[in-house]
Amino acid sequence: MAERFNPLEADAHWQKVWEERGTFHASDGSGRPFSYVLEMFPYPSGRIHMGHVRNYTMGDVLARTRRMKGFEVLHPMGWDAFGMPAENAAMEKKVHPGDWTWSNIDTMRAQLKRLGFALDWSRELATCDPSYYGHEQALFLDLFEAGLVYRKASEVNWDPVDMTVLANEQVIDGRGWRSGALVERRKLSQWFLKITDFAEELLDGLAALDQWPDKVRLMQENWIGRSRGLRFRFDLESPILGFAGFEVFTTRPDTIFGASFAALSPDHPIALALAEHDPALAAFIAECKQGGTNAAELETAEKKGFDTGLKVRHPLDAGATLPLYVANFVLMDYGTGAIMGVPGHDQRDLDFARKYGLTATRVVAPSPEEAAEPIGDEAYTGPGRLVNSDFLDGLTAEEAIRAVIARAEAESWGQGTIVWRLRDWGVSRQRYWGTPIPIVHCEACGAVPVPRDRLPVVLPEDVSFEMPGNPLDRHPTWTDVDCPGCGGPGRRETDTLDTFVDSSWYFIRFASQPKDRPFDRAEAERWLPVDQYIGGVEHAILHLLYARFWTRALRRIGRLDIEEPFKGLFTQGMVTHETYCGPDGGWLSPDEVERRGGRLVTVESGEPVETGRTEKMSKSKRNTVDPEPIVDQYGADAVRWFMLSDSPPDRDLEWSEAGIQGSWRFVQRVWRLASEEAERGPSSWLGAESGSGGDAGLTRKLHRTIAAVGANIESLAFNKAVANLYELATAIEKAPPSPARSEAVEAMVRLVAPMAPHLAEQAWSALGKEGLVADAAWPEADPALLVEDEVTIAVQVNGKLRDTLNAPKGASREDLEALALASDNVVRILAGKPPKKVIVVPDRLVNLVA
RNA sequence: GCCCCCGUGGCGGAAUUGGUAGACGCGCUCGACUCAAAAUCGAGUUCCGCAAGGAGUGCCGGUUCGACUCCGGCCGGGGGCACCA
Repeated sequence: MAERFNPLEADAHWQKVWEERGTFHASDGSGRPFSYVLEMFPYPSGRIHMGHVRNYTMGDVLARTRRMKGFEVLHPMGWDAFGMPAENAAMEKKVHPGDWTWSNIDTMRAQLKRLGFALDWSRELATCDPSYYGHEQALFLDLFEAGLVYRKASEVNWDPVDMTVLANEQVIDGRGWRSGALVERRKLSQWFLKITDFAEELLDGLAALDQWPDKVRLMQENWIGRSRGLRFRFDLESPILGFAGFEVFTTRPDTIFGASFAALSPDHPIALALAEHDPALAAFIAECKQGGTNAAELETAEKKGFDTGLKVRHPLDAGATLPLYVANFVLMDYGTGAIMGVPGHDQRDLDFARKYGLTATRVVAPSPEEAAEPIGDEAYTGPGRLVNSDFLDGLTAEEAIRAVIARAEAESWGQGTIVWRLRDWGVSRQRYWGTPIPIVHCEACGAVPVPRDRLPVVLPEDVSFEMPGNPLDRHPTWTDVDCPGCGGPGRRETDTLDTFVDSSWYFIRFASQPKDRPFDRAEAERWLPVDQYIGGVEHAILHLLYARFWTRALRRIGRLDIEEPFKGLFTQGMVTHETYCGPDGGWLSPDEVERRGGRLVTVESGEPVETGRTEKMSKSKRNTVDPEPIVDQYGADAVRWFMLSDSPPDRDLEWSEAGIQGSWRFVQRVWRLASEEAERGPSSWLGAESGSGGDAGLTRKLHRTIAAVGANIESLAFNKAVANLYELATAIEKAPPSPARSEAVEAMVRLVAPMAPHLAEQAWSALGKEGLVADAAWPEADPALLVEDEVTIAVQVNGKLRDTLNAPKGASREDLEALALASDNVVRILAGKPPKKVIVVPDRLVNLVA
């Protein structure tokens, strides 16, 4: 009787073998085709969680499968190691952020190794290591010298709790993405990367990313936000304070004859200038700045305006003038910070007009009958033809847009333009634990790059976190340096880079890591782009957009000829778990709860527990399950198998004890098949069967499984590949010993190897196979065996299934029709009447229309 | 408010181009082995019905010989954006 599979021994043994042999080291010179498989690298927060296990298992299955299929696979791992949790730990636990981070990395590295991932650890990197961020500083200077970096005093999102600036992307509903504190607006000098220079190519490039989820492409498209329209000039009736007029932007130039006012943003230069001479306006502007920026307040925020008393000239209606307001709903950082108000066809403008008694003229009508219909409580934004609009009357809205733009350009008071929603990327962070920006400020020379030979600019070790704010700001021995330009007194930039910069190029460094420069161009270009990138959908916009930008920026400055960093992208779902609410109303963790007599109770007191929603595992809901003890109990393979089973990989996976036990059973089942086969040996079937394989049915099943598993893994449908393997296992178990059965067991071990690699190695070795299954070739499906020679034909009457029958594959329509008509059920239902019509789909079905 | 996605057994989910709905797993039921349990193995498991048969992929309608699949309209759930002119 075969022994059970012992994962603890097998895991440790095979992990050691792989490591000693360097099995998963990627080599540049093998001559095999390259494949780069990458999962988003983790932030070293302390311990690996189930989400990591799921993410890295998926990548691992793909990497291992591709290796077996003959690819040279690059599958690296590293650490996104800068960031605020390290500083928070420093403040709370009085440890240095570096010590905290490196010790977390050690823990998590060991946990990842325990799962047996086929990673090339020789390329491991951590972004907090000067040997990484020094090269990042060099790349930053490259971009700086190419004019893609600039500094400007700008109003920023200031997080008063974390005492730092946040990117627009890091402000969620008006609150800091990390602290949750209400964000304030402050003016600071900030470093920016010119991502807007790339808006068009980043948008257009999405079309070619056909191996990305549509959802992510759409999200990026909306984020970049291209709007076509007309930018045109309103002249003031009489110039004031040196201003003769201003520009506005509209996507609806067709409605220009419906304009009944113009409005400036409270931050508009004209508004600010006027306010200096008008205390009432100044007060209004101050009031506008007060309002909260969170979603709920904006939703209900009243449209408010201040009438400047000034008038602007309508560019197409000689003699007509419009009142000029300052309005709270006009944004300074979109378009030109000024608008034309068309109440008839824009809801905000209509709300505003109703409040201030401005006219709302209809200039677009869905039908001629509705041309005279007045505008009610709702602005009309649908399609139609122009009315009340002079030379535009009768044109469709589309035609009118073109006509107005053409006229504006001909008369040079405006021009057709594209406006983007995307803003430049503010990368300054007033934090210690990040990449220092390699700039020295000098009274005489301004902002001077640190010379390349003095990189990296290393973070000082001796810092204190006793006070809030940036410790670098109060570290004179670090900040006070000579200006690299003139030698005079200088001061280091104390801002550090947004950690999204660190993750914008790590995939390049993985592919090529020379000591003296960020990467070797030729080597990096051999591996890139990443063939398959896998990670959470929460990075659908920020990280992925920044990495795309960074790659294109490197291309523009001639450093790397890669357009897109990630050819294939997959966003995996979360790992969820039930939540438990205890008798005192607090959340309970899964190990504080047990089932007694069909009821959930607390382990401690036996009091009843309520089951809450199934949600993403999180510390706050206390519904996390630590992978480590599970791996110790069931072994790496059962955990990996469970991560792949049942749920489609892009959907959420609910962790359950029953699920992991099911996986454990399958691991044992495969082991039983393999070890029994090994014990029996080839002699067992000799003479039992004659003929080549001895079991044609099983051989067919095997080859269909080989094809299906391969295809399903390639398309990342792991749950389907798992189902294929269950079916194969059942088929093998039911088959009597034969050469075909032996062959099927051996092939199944190889098919299982990417998912349950330790089990597969153990089985491979037990079967007496040479070498490692990790190095074995992926089984090949024989195309001849994929086609059935007999098929099941469905027999329908009026589209309802009435019978099934077997027929040879490729049977003629006439034969199938005759077979169907001979069916007892059909004879009974037709009751002697011939069918009116017969539809035959060869090899599939016969439908008789009675 | 705008944009997008998804609704299939008790549960997770399968189902080329429209062609036998419910593969596979979990759970459950019955049985075998066992003094017993665990483990394992076998049979069954969409619903109604003893059965014959009927119904069935969120709801209503349409196209079709035939619809989970295509079209229109609702209802429900989830995600993204946030006064973007």
